[in-house]
Amino acid sequence: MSKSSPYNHDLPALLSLAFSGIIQELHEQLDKLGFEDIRPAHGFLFQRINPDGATGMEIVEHMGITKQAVSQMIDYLEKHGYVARHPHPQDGRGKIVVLTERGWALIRAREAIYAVIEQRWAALIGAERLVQLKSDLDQMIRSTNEGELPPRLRPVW
Amino acid sequence: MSKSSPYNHDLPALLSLAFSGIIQELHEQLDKLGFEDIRPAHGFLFQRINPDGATGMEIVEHMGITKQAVSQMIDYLEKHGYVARHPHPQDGRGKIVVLTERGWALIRAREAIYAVIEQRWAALIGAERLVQLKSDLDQMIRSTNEGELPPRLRPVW
DNA sequence: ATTAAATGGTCAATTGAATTGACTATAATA
DNA sequence: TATTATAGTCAATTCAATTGACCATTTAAT
Repeated sequence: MSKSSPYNHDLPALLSLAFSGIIQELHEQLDKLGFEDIRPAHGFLFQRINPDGATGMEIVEHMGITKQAVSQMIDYLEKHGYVARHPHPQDGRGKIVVLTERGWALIRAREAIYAVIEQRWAALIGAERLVQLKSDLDQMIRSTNEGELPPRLRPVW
Repeated sequence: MSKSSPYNHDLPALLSLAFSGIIQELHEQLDKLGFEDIRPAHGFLFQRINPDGATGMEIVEHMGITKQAVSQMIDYLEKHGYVARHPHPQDGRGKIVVLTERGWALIRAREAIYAVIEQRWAALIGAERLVQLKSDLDQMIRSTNEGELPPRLRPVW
């Protein structure tokens, strides 16, 4: 029995490594494309405001952090030109956070990078197995969440 | 076509959700068993010192954080009774961090909880598919890492 | 052997992304 | 109208990480 590491890689570790590996590759590529000011956590926010924008509270629900933290993150992304705050058309208290052109450029870059990664995986384990993998993960996530995909992506934990 | 969410769940999101779901369930259960003082990040440290202990620098390599951060984390875990620092038998500079009895109790609890989760997944998608899933993840991780499993678990990212 | 460089570890101060708490303005409800 | 709830921001704090400085010991070079 060959052991490639002095410690076990159980299922959680495999999931964590797979995820971290993708994120790391994503941000290496983004850095090269001039998006060095984007951190992994920002991805969760972008995922929510893409494509139609979202209010702060919608982002809060999605990310599972406080509204103050979300507000600060929006400050940062606005200052760096990725998003803009618009007044909410229906609710005078609210604002909608939308992507700027630079924000859209980031989204397109990310999608392209993800596509490359997925293609490499498909070539590696087979397109069919990749579909199966996604389906299995989907099922497993739902099973711990009353049959639904969680409405929020908890950032890491 | 039914869309269960207003936004896409791509592969990275699925991996993240699956991992986060497990970690969340793990710590809910650990809390119930009286391990409320343990945070998810500690798991990476425990994984490395189990079963034979490890030096600080070995933990550093495993976790991908600074030695100062590791030292502080060991301080915390030592203060809470999970680990102990012993002098290193060969190297007068070094120390080995080993599990205390409480540390072992935690390890056992974690393994039991993971086993339950894996069994539920096996029941859900089939034991065969679960094996395949792990094998696929293993392969994908190696493919981005020169054919090796990463020597370190980067804590989240 | 002796010196020089590298390594393992800790102490101290700082950073930075999160938190809690307090507040304003608008909306929904009684 | 008066009251309560909601969306968002400002301010201060927390806490796990960081950088920087240092000591002790081991390894390498001379």
